[in-house]
Amino acid sequence: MKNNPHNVDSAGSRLARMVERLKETDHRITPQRLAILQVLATSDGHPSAEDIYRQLVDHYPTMSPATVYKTLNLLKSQGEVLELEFSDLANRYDGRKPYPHPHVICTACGAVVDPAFQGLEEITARVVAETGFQIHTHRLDFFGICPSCRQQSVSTAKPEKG
Amino acid sequence: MKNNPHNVDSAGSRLARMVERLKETDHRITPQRLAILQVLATSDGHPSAEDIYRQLVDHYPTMSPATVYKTLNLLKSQGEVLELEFSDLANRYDGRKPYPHPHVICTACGAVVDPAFQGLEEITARVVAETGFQIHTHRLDFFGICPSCRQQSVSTAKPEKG
DNA sequence: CTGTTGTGGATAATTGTTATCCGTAAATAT
DNA sequence: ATATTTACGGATAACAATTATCCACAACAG
Repeated sequence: MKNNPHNVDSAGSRLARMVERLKETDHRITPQRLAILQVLATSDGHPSAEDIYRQLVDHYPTMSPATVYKTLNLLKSQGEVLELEFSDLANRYDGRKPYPHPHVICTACGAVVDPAFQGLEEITARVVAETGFQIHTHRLDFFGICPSCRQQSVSTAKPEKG
Repeated sequence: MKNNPHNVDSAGSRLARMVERLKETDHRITPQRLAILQVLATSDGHPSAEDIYRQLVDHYPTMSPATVYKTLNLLKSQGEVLELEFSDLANRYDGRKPYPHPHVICTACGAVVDPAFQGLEEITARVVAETGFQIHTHRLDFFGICPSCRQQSVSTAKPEKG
């Protein structure tokens, strides 16, 4: 199990792994960093940098957005967090499954969820064969409306005249 | 053929389609707009807004980046151009295949190419069944190094000592 | 011809993120 | 312990792609 990168690790093992990785590379485990790691290891909602900051600033009054960004970039460079980039809204971060996997994104409320479906390996191989690219990573996003937002739009919609 | 949205139309028919669409919706076909449409209909390299602007400013000295953005957003709202968003670099636009399709992106030179591979329909259906989302669109990107950049990095790399 | 609307272009504003700078805390050596 | 070096955190400024604002002007309607 430990050697299967495509299983979701428990929050505890993810945290331990990230801490270990920082230690190995001679980075200090400061209170601020540890707090950010904990949020990443326990969040399944793909938080933004601002989400992380707001979640921590009450308990760590000196926490700064810059520190959150710095830590996220550090983890990113070590492959310990997956960054989902968006041009029109804040990037989201996944510290629990820091490897490429599909996402389903609600364009109404911004929720990001992981479908169980895996396996773009075969498709990736086809693309490699066809284009000659050396593929390093990929990204597969589905955009739509989540069940909760769908429910709300139904209940707030104008009646259909009947 | 005309009814198959997943075929690449000729540049001419794409241009005609976009012009027709603007007319239908009571938009004027100004020289600036027509020029932008022509670039979009003939480019297969997924240009950025700045690419389009630079390509036109010599022939249309009054062309402004703002006009390019406005026209792109107008076409986007009509579903006549596909926007590929990037958070760390400029967005790219595809006016020839304005429907979701995979892209292969070179992280060295920024080239964006379309692989022949199609068909995320089955996967999309699976995601809908599992998540309950109402899926409107999707995006599938592969990131890597294109053959040309790979060649360059080989020829400029230090010899391996042997 | 006159009033109304739509458009283009210059410019300012926006926003998430990054760079810069400096005081300070931590690690190491002495 | 003390001195020295390094990394770090936090405040602030800078950045860049895109959008909003504003106004002059062209096209169109009456």
